[in-house]
Amino acid sequence: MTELELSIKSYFGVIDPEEVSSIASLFQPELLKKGDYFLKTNKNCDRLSFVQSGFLRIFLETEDKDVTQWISTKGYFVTDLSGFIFDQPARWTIQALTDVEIYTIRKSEYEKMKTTIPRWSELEKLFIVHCFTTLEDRIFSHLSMTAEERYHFFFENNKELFNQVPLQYIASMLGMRPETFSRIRKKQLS
Amino acid sequence: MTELELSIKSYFGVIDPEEVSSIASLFQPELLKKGDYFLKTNKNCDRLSFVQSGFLRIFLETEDKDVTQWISTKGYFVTDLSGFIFDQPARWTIQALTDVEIYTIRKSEYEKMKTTIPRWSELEKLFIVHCFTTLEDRIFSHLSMTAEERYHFFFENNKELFNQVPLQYIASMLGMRPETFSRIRKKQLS
DNA sequence: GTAAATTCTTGATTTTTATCAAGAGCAACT
DNA sequence: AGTTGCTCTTGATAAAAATCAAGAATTTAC
Repeated sequence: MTELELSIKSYFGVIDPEEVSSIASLFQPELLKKGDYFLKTNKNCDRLSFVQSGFLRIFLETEDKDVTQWISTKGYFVTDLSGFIFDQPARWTIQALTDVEIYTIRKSEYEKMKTTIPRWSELEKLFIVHCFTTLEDRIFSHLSMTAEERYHFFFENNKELFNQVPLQYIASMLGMRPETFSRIRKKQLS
Repeated sequence: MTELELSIKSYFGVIDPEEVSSIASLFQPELLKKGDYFLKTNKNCDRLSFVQSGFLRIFLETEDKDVTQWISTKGYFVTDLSGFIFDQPARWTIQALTDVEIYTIRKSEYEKMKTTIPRWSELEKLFIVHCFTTLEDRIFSHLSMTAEERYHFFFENNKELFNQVPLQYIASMLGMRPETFSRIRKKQLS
């Protein structure tokens, strides 16, 4: 099984191998160079991609600062979900932080899965609810944890990220300033 | 059209009246007394309900404090989404803050919609993506706003809530302590 | 209607986090 | 290799928010 197939399997729960390869076959490989934009705010988002390698930053520029909403890593899917599903202008800008390999499915192909894969609607729902639950957890972390607690929690689960992308983006994603991030990090290292 | 039907219509987007009443007919009225639990953490959540009147608090008790995740009001649906969809133990406790009228559909009836309403899977997906987008906005508010900004933003969009439920719960839901909430409120009133 | 319980406010203080400013460390470019 | 940008760190200070404690206001229960 390819990594794409393994991820489809793990994202969508128990699912038979025929279905997995049938879904995987609809994704096409693409390469992004560091700095390339996968998507820009207000543009149309007609693709859903699986990250095979590299890092992508999902963010929004406000008057006074950039806000990093998330960093997508190997094994995750990346898209502007509401834009992709509702054909609305994208909420987020998505940019490659490193060279990136992705597997992409276009909206038109995506629509076909409904008919070619009988269980697709059900799998798709489970996928989206899973994403929903992840966001619920993130909100909870902002309601119940300090910056330092969020740092530690995130660090424990994403160690590999800390020496591969600019730390300022991780800081933003955790809801703190880079200086605060740096000070927490210093404490932790000693 | 009943309020339930209107809400189904607005939640699920454009949809024909036959479909609306067909969906609405599967919901049964229920009454909750103030203080009643709609759901408790780790229990099975087999219902999705539409709030006709009253307020429900969705929260979690941690060692040191209660964390209010959301307050459901008239016109909203309420459930523990991951518990309901995945048949997993509920993540949240949900309690009536006032007497509450709801319309409820049980999981078993809910499952039937897939077959009786052709477009159901599509509508359901749109519904869940809509919920997802709402949570994205909330995360963004924690990454980019101060407590005071979150207060004002929420106040502008939910004025009615401020004189109908204990303010400490709104404070928690916005990620601040009741004292901070009270001080911001004082500033605003003057 | 009154007592009890809960919720809200306020002040004083501490802790946490942001801001500002400067310099050090690193990486990228030619 | 040297210069130019970024990025990260550090210190000093300011602002924001939490904590603690007490009392006022409101709601609930009998």
